[in-house]
Amino acid sequence: MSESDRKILRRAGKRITSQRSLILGVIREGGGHLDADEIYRRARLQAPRLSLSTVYRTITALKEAGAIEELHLGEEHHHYELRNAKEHHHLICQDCGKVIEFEDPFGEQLMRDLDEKYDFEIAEVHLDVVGRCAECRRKGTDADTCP
Amino acid sequence: MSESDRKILRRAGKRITSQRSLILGVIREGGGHLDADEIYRRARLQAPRLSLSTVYRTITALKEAGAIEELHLGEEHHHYELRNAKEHHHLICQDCGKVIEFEDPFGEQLMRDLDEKYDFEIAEVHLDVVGRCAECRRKGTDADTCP
DNA sequence: ATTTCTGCAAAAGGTTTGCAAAGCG
DNA sequence: CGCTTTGCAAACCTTTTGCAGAAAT
Repeated sequence: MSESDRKILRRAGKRITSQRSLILGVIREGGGHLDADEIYRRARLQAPRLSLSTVYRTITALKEAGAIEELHLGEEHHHYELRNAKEHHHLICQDCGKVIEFEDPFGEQLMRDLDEKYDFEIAEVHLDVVGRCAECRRKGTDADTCP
Repeated sequence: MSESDRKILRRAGKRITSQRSLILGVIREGGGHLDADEIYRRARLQAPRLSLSTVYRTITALKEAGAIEELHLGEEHHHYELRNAKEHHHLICQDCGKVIEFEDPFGEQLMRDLDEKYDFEIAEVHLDVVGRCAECRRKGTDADTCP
């Protein structure tokens, strides 16, 4: 766990434990697209006695500390990603499940528009685009014809 | 249940039942921001013997038929809205929970951009903006100062 | 030493499923 | 009539919680 990670936890009044280091590391390695159970499974390779409730409690702690962010990408479980890189959004392939990140091309413009039109103060923008990635597009065109 | 509603179900090979009419009606009246349990509660006012599993199964059927869409607005449960009006997105007030719909100002442009850059074929765009609505903005400025 | 955190097991949601009876086409 | 759908209850899965012991500050 890096020094900056430590600071984040400490600032939030959380203690630094081996489990938290481990879990944060797994989330970092996971590229941001793991759900709780997958985090659990990977972390347990290094700490077999780790419990799933600790994973959940750690996720909560990390969210509170502002270290990670909870995503609601697909239809199912929640996924978690490190919250530090610049704001970005997600392209989700509906065939293979791959997630591509892209930066927001319209953020500024959008904020101005919405503020002007609705007098709405923007805190977060979640832009998720579902479709077919280049690869799957090439592979199967059948998805188009069979609803 | 309107004739077009019937068509939607029939085209998907689903039968028309009183429960489905009722539930679709509730979802329509609900303005699109009810979760399964709230749909259940409202529908039961008119059909007390209705079961919750029927609500879930009907939601599944309606989704398959393309009549409704599942939203993942807040952090919690799923919400359902009729899927017919033109594509729109959501402004969600983090203070009062109000949901404002707005139309997509950048859809065309975005699709062109993403296609060009990632060779990604877009099916759906989910744009959810979280922030503070005009009303709450006026009421409390405290939310800014107390993290 | 004090307070927080962990592991375990049990509980608590929300959602799904098996089955016999009822209902649609 | 044949096949789908319903209601009920039980099962399922993910997430949360209570508690005693372990670990961090």
